[in-house]
Amino acid sequence: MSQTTVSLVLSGKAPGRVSSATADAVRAAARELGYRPNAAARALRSGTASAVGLVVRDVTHPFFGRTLRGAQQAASEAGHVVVLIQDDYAGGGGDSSVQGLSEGVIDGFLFFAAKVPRSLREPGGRPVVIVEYEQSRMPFVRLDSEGGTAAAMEHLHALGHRRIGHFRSSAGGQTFGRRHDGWAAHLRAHGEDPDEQVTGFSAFDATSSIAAARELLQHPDRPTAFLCDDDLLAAGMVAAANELGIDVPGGVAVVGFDDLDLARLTSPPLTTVRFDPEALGAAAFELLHARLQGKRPKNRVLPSELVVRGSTAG
Amino acid sequence: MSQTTVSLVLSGKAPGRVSSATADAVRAAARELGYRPNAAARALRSGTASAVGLVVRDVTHPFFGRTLRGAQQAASEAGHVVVLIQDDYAGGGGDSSVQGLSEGVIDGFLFFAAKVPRSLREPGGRPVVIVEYEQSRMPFVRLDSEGGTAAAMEHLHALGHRRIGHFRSSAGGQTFGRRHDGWAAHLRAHGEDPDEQVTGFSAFDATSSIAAARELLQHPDRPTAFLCDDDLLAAGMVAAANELGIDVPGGVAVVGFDDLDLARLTSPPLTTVRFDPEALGAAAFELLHARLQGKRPKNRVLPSELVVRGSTAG
DNA sequence: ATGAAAGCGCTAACAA
DNA sequence: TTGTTAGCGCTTTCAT
Repeated sequence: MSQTTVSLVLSGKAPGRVSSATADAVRAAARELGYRPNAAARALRSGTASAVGLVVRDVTHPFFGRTLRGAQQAASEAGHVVVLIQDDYAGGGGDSSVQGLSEGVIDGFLFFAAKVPRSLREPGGRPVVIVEYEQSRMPFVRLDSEGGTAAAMEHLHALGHRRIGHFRSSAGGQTFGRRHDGWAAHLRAHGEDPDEQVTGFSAFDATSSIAAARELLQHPDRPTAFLCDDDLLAAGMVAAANELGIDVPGGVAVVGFDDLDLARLTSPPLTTVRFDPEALGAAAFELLHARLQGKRPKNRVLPSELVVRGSTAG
Repeated sequence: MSQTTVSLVLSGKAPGRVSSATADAVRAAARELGYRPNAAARALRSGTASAVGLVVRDVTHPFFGRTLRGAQQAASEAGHVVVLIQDDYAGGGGDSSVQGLSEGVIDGFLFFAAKVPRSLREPGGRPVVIVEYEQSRMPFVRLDSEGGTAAAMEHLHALGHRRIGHFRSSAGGQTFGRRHDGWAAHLRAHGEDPDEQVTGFSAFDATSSIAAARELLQHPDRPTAFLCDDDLLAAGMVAAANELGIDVPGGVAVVGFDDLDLARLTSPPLTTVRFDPEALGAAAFELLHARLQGKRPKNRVLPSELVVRGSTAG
């Protein structure tokens, strides 16, 4: 029995080229001998490894876990594997894991809210899809932050809130820029000056967000409501308010983003702009997958949905 | 200039075998031409890919994200790459991604609270390290749940609590078994019958945990305190108590596990048994790394620390 | 100190 | 329908 025949059978290219009798024999023998094809050899020969790299800044943000799950699921359905890459290349600059991997074992990259290094943008670089970030001429998948922000602001407006603060992510990034722009636009549209509102920044962890929120809540011109860039920040604000004896939503109304599990665990639970992180991850993989097949898929913007709970609705 | 020389230089085996003048020339040329070694070819030839697979059940649990970060960091420092594998082999049974990968591109596996499939336990299978799970004759890294549980129970006892309920994870697993055993042992040691205590189960999500906690809190024989298998469950219980108007810790005291960020965001914040997930992930990788080098590293049990906050100490 | 040559396990073009 | 052959890009003897 020749190598060719075996290869044909085991890579599913048998029909029409190998008799079904031999095909069965091959499969039986393979099972019996515990044969496993060598992926490195296959990758070397065929130039494709069925693996995508996922480059990420913060693995620990709850939103990311769900995006990862979506991407991983879509990839595994397509017979691909996800390689996790820590976004440390930004620091070093030179020889990075991203570069080291780009030949041979990784077919393409998903960048999660991270900048794409120049080496991958040059001709000959592997295909890339960016998640939650836009860069000129790079395909992307992102969330509809504009729509979500508008819905949140209108909700607060309808409840009578006019002076609305913004509790911002210190992480930066386009997503948060969009939220800030939407917030400012809404205020301007209703005759308020965004520059006169109370705003503050925090990182995505409990200690920072509670501390920052405490300051915002003790501001002499405390607004009646806060738009928070994220549920983690919103939860910090609710915790700080409870601690300070400020009623939520009576004393201050709070809106977050993402509808993390956390949003239902605060007291009161959070009104929040929900996205579908699994869909985001899956869409990202699908775009990359299409590109790997030489297609030119369209960029995607995934919708948002406002979920109203106790932190605004009382 | 020959292939050999280039290979020697670029894999750092030049000293003593290649003149430093040629070595420099090689490096300069490589940089100029944008040369990247092909990882697949290297893996094929040398039989090692500098990649480890991380098999996991639930990517979205907050504790996992931090463990992942620890493992990923340790791996990347050792020049290895982490491939994420969804634990779906359990369902199918037969041809799984774990098996498919085990030849060629993956040198070894980290199993995170997941069972190791038989194919990897056979002779010839790749090295494996299990995290938070023990299986006969397999190397492991786990947390000191016994010590943590004992500390939590003694803390509650010192505060005067005698009837203590257990809010359990429905996920199963040895870790949670150990917590239950420790809980029961403490009660027996103080003359209480564990079987007469109030206990309940929940999955690790807000909706389930709040619903389950609500039932536990409305039990006619409600205990004065609950040991919760996890901060997510503890947070659910605090949320349910707030909703039902039961004071925490006056009406019911609550202890969790893991010291997630969440623990500081509930009102009141949670008393909890803290572990170091980054250290867990890093230790797991280090064990695997040692095994890949033919060593026989010792299994490790990582310590716990009780963090007292408002949910008990009020 | 450098180079020539073999071969890792696979796939694909070509022949039979 | 099956087999023969070449070669992917690297590392590693072995010669020079």
